[in-house]
Amino acid sequence: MNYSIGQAAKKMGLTAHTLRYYEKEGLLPFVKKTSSGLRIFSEEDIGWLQMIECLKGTGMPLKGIKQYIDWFIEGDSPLQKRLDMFKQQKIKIEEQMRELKKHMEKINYKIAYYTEMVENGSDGVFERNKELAKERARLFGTPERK
Amino acid sequence: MNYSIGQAAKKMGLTAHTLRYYEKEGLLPFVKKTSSGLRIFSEEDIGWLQMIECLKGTGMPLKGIKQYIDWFIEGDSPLQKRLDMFKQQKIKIEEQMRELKKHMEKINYKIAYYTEMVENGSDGVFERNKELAKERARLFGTPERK
DNA sequence: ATAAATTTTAGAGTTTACTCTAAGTCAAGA
DNA sequence: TCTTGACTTAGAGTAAACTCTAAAATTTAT
Repeated sequence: MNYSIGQAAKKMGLTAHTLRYYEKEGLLPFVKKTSSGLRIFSEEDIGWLQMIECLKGTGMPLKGIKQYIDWFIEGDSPLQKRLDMFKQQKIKIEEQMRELKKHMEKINYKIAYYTEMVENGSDGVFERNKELAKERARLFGTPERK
Repeated sequence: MNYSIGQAAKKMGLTAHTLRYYEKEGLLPFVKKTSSGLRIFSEEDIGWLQMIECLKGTGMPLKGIKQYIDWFIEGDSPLQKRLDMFKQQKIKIEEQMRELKKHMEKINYKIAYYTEMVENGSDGVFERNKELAKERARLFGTPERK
């Protein structure tokens, strides 16, 4: 199945502008055109876009994604490079997951803290809730009150 | 313990430029200055910076972080707002984690695919590895070969 | 006391990833 | 055929988050 730029954009949740921009940046080297110049997005092109979204979603900048695509175009020889890139990316995602978990802990502490505050008034939270105080110490290292 | 801007920057893994920029954007309203104008970062300011880094790390733009800080400055009344913001942020983090996991699956597939390719040559991977083919179908929906 | 390092300010410049405009071309329905 | 909507291009504009510059002041080390 083929798509016009508008249809492809809708399918991917992007704008047509963005797709043209990606093409200009060399991220969509396989998109064909009609004799009159209209872009035709094939199912395969949609696959590329999904890959792009995946790498983008893990924080890879467009230049890095282009690198991957360029390696792909170069043919079979830099196979190892592509594999290495994905392995690298995997490590980055694992790092991100650890980061997110750490952040989540802090957010959870804040939620517990503010919930306590909203329920019991804003004073003496740490006097009344030793658990929260301990959690705070663990997360932030220093106590909030002298 | 107090820190100069350079020490604070080093401690946080940011540049002094960035700290001044944050201050200009209203993200560091509690940083004091000496009579001659040098900034003094207190332990509490470091705590704010850690909070900023935490929210930044979960994708909140600086303006959103400023909003939180402004609510804080306003005093106790918008307590519920702050709580709601953290709950919102928690939902966002959970979303991000799901996204990351989905991306991770795709990356893992690519790693399996390229590993197979590097080990066995680049042809007929799907003929030889039905498991990989099934995984691909699950992740991407469409087969790579007609 | 003096040299070197750090900090100050205002403001300009950069990068990334879009986002939009204008003027024109193309395609599909009434 | 006419009109409406989608598409084309080159290029300008935008927003976020830095990042850097320059000249002056301050602090620290010798």
